[in-house]
Amino acid sequence: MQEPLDVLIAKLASIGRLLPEYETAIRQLPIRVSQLDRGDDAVMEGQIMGHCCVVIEGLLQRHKHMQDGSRQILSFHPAGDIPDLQSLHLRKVDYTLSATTPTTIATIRHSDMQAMLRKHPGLTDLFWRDTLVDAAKFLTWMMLIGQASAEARMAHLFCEMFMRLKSVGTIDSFEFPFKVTQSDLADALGMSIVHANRTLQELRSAGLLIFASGQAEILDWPRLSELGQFDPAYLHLADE
Amino acid sequence: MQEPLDVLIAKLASIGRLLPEYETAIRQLPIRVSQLDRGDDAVMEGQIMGHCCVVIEGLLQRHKHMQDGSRQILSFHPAGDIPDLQSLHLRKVDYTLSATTPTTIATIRHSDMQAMLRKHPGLTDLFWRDTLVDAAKFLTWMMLIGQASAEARMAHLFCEMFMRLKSVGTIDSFEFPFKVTQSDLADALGMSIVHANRTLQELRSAGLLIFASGQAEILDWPRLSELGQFDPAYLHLADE
DNA sequence: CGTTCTTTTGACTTCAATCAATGAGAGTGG
DNA sequence: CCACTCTCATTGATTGAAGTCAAAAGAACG
Repeated sequence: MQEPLDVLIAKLASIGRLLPEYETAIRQLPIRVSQLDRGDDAVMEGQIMGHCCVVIEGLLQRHKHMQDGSRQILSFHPAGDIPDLQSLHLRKVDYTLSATTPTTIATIRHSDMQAMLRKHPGLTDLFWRDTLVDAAKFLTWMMLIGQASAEARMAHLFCEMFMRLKSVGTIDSFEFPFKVTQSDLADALGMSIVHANRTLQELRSAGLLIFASGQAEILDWPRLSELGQFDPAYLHLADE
Repeated sequence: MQEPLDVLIAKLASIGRLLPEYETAIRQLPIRVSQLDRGDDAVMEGQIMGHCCVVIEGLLQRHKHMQDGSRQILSFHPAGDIPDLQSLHLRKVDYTLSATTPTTIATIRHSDMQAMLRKHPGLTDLFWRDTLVDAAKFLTWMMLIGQASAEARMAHLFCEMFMRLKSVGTIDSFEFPFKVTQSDLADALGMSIVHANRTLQELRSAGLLIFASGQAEILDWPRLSELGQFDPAYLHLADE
C-alpha cells in the first residue's frame, strides 16, 4: 500500500537503522498534504515555523538571496527529504524553500514531532543524524563552489542527485528526471546561465552526461564521478 | 574560578537557554586536555571517532582537500566550539580539523556525552541546536562564496568572527586577535593568496578594517557589515 | 499562433588566477 | 651578532576563465 510517508521511511532507512516501532510511530504522525506549483514557496526566509514539511513527490529547492537580487540555490530536495527539519530547533528560518517543479508536501506540526521524539529517543538520534548529513552535504558543496572547476561542479551535482535518488529507491537507472532549468543549475553552482549552458555542452560532447528538458542521463558514470571528484562518503548512506 | 569547560558553558548559553542542572552535568564530564601546535591535526578526514573535542583556547580550522591539493577552509572554531560534535552520529568524519594557532582542546568520550544526553533530553536539544547553527553558517557561507564579491566575503568573515567572539565573551572591543595568515583567509574565501592580500588592502584603504600579524581591528562596523551584507540572524544567537 | 520562458550562440570585457620576484620578519645556529 | 633559512606579505605583469551583453532560435502554453 502506498502511503504519503513511505518516502520518508525510505529516506530514513537509507541513512540509518530504522526500527519497526519507529516506522509505526512515523506513520501515525498527523499530516496535512498540500500541492505546490513551480515557483510556490513552502517556507519563506524570516518565517517563524510551527511545523516542518516532508517532500512526498517532486522537487524543492532551498535558496537565499543577496541584496542585489542574485540567488544561491543551496540544496535540492527530492521526495523523502525534510528540508526544514532544522526549524524544530531554529524556529526562525533563514532560507526559502520553493517548488522547482509541481510538488506534493506533507506538513507535520512541531508539537506532534516533538511528542514522537520524546517517546522514541532513538528516533531523535536518527532525525538528528539526518540534519547532520544535510550539513555534511553543505560542507562538500562549499568546497566545490570554492575550489572546483565549473565542469567538476556540474558533474558532481549530477552524481549526487543520482546517488541520492537511487539510495531511496526513486530511480534505478542512469536515466532519471531532474526537473530543473539551466538557470537553476547556474544558481546552484555559482556560475552564470551562459556558462552553465556551455559546461553542459562540454559534458555532453565528452560523452559523460546528457541533460535536456528536465531529464538527465549519465552516460559514463566512472568518468563523470572521476571528473566531479565524487566520493559518496559525505552522504553517509547506511549501506556502506 | 576558571575551569576548562567554562568556555563551552558560555558558548551554549549564547545559543540557547542553559539550565543550572545542565551546567552541572557538563562540568562533571570527564575530559582529557591536550595541546596542539599550529598545523597539528585534532581530527583527520576518514577517522572513525569515539570522542569529540571542545576548543578551550586558540583556534581550530575545519578543511577539506581536493585531489589537486587545493584546500577549502570550511570554518574557524574559536574557544567554546565543539567542531566535531557531528561525529556523535556521523562517526566517520569527512573533514580535517587543524590548529591554526597553538590551541588547547578538551576531548570528551562519546559514551560519556551520550550518557549525559540520555539523562537530560533538554541538553540533547541544545547540542542538536548547536549543530544546526553550525549548518546555518555553512549555508550563509555557501551563498557568499557562490555569489558575493571578494571584498564582501572578506568583510563578512571579519564581521562573523567579531560577532561570534563577542557573543561568548572572549572579546569586548573592535580590536581582537584572529591568528590566521592571509593564505588561510584565501583558502577560506575561495580566492588566491594574492587576491586576498589585495582585498585586505582595499578594506584598509577604505578605512573599514585593519588586519596585520594575526590582529584584526574593525574601524567602521556600520560600513563593514553593510559591505559584507552581514545580518547576524543566521548565527541564531539567543539574545535576539 | 502569439506570448513567454528557456536554451543557445557570438562578441566582448573583466575579475581574479597565475607567474615571478622582492621585502619583511622571526627563529636558528655557528 | 651576523649569515641563513623559513614563512608570510607584497607588488607588477600577464593570462585565462567566466561574466556580461545582445540577439536568435526553440519549446512550452494557453
